[in-house]
Amino acid sequence: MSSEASPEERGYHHGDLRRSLVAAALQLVEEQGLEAVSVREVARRVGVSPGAPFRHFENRTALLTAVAEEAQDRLLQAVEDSRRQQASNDPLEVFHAIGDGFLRWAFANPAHFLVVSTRSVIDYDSPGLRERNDGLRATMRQWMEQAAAQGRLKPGDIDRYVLGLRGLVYGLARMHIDGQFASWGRPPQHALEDSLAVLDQFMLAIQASPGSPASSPP
Amino acid sequence: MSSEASPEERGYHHGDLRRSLVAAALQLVEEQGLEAVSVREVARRVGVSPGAPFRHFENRTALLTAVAEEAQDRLLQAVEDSRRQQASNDPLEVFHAIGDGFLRWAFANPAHFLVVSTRSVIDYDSPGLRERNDGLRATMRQWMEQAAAQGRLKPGDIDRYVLGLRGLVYGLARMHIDGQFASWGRPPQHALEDSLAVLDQFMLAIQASPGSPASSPP
DNA sequence: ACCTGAACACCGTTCAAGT
DNA sequence: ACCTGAACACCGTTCAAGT
Repeated sequence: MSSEASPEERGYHHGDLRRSLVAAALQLVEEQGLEAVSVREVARRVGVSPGAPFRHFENRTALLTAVAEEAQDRLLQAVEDSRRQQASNDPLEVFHAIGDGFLRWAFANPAHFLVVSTRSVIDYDSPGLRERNDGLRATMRQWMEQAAAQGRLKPGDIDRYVLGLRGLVYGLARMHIDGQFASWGRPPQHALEDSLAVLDQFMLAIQASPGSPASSPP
Repeated sequence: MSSEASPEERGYHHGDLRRSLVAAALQLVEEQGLEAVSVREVARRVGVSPGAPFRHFENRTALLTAVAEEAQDRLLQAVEDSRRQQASNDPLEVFHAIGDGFLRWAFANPAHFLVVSTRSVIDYDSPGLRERNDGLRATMRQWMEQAAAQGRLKPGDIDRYVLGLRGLVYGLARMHIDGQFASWGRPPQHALEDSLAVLDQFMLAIQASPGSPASSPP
């Protein structure tokens, strides 16, 4: 089966315009950035009339939300891969691998990261996005709890550590796509490297120094 | 002098259309959000023709950049005020006050924070914005250096602590305006409170535990 | 059941012409 | 010197009409 042609020589259009639209939008984001994604341009790329997409998406936001769900899946996949590659079972090292994967993906796919992290353009309340987010959050909390149970953390609220590290990697990634590394002394090419080092240092900072009281001694 | 009328009964328009446009845009952002700011709508509010703003701003981006500079001034003012209110000279407490002021302003002025932190809509390379940013960064580094000099920090790179804390507050503020606190267990009304607590906990985490080796012992 | 194509009310931006 | 107002090429979205 050719991936282009379809039933009936494509009478009107092939079977799955919806999927084609999302794919085209995803590619357009990647090639030209978020601003370049107009419903009309996506329709043009797929070869349908300007009104056709509205048979599948209520509005531009709904289309971009579908794009964001796809991008979010890729992000989660990258995080998952990074976690898997971390051979150790040390909860803090696993947690670190998650942050590491997040940063690397965000820096490697700035346009897609922009889509998943920009309200105003997507519907954050979509159940799809919500679920995906909740999953990652639960995973992070789990490993952090385990670290605490092993007495590895400085005293402090676990949720605050999780939220803080989430905010940290999110903030570094956003600073990058928002072009805010330029004024940060080091050249932007080192932004990923710097961000990884920052994550590292903060993961170290929250750990109990040997011999000091920990969050939850065994 | 009335603040509305002007020279010659306002022949075409008053003396400073440029300033009026920025003021109107700033208010529009506040009232209706960033998406609502179109050049035409701003012109309408000020009572001039659609083309008039282009005599003062090259394009929409230039107008929004001027808005961002104004908003950034307010942010820096808030940070400055917060720092001043911190009576103590303890460098870490001063640094904390800076982060605190940043968070409070961002949460109280989400639309304005969005403008100063959204590339794609403003020109980040504008000298105005760059200078303002550099100033804050230099201040933060200074206080952190002082903390290190007093042996108050855990061993680690100073710039990484500064960048990390910047990324942290930036990330928390962005998570808020991006609507990402909703899925975080606690209700969004507590987002500021939670963020302040997180900052607090991380400021504690980077401090040398008494009796442990510090970054730069006295 | 799904798509077309014209239509409407918006944009950003340009530029002659007015004062 | 500064603004108007018409114009152009775009949008998002709707909806009758086509197949």
